[in-house]
Amino acid sequence: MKRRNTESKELVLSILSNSTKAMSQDAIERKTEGKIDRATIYRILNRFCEDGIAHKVVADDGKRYFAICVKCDDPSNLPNNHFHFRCTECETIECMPEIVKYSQPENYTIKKVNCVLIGVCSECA
Amino acid sequence: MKRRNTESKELVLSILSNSTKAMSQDAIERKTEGKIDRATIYRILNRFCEDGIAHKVVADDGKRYFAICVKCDDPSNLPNNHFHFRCTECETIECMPEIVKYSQPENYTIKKVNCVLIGVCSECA
DNA sequence: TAATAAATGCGACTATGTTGCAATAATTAT
DNA sequence: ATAATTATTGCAACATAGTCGCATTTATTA
Ligand SMILES: [Mn+2]
Ligand SMILES: [Mn+2]
Ligand SMILES: [Zn+2]
Ligand SMILES: [Zn+2]
Repeated sequence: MKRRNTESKELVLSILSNSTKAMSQDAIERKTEGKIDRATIYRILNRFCEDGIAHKVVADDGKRYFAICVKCDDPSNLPNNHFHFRCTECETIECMPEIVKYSQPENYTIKKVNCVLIGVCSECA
Repeated sequence: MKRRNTESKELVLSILSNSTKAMSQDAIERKTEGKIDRATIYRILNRFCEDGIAHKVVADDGKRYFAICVKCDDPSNLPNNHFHFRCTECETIECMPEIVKYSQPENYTIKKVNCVLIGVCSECA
């Protein structure tokens, strides 16, 4: 399945690229002013994740947030291996620079990480 | 609102207490063999969390998992301050002993932690 | 035993996310 | 340039998770 370049894909990509925060489907939909269908946005985002262009965090509100990968391809780190922060004031999610550290539990294989810290961000403080 | 002792509450509590894993509402419902209504189970679980009897983790599947608090009342730790592990083989969530460590980001207040490591557990290895 | 109000069951509802399918459009081959 | 191929889209339907209002039940207290 070779990927194609479409308007929708480019639009979602630019919205995500111009955001300093991770975004949920509905936030993206609002930005597109209804130009793209819900299901299509999800499909585009999931494709971005498959292709390693973006990554996904599930926050403690149960929603999926997507962000462009910056250092995700660093082979020394597992995918998603950095902390995320959810501000309960401005309801945004951001990627934190800090890498999640943990001791490898005996006989466990760890393939992915999904870590969110919740609180109030510096802007809302 | 003083809490009352009811059969349903005791049943959910014993199911949760006898489980070595964190449990979702639907897993608990299966254990009760339909004796308790969906909404009631959620209400009981949420009350447990309010009362500090249990704690809740949101896994990367977007579902809420509940577990009896063991060291949750340790004042040195934020609520939920330990890692959780989701095994993609047996589809279970467990509380890990390890505490999540992170450096306090400048001007951020952190109130809660929701950290899940995903992979294959020792039993499924 | 009666009064009070917490807890329950049921149904309706919201929200998030996925999928099937026919139509559209980007790519590739002719 | 045109036609063939097939990835992508829009739409509707569906699935699942979780919440809420309200009448009824039931634990607690008076
Ligand atoms: Mn991130
Ligand atoms: Mn736990
Ligand atoms: Zn904020
Ligand atoms: Zn397992």
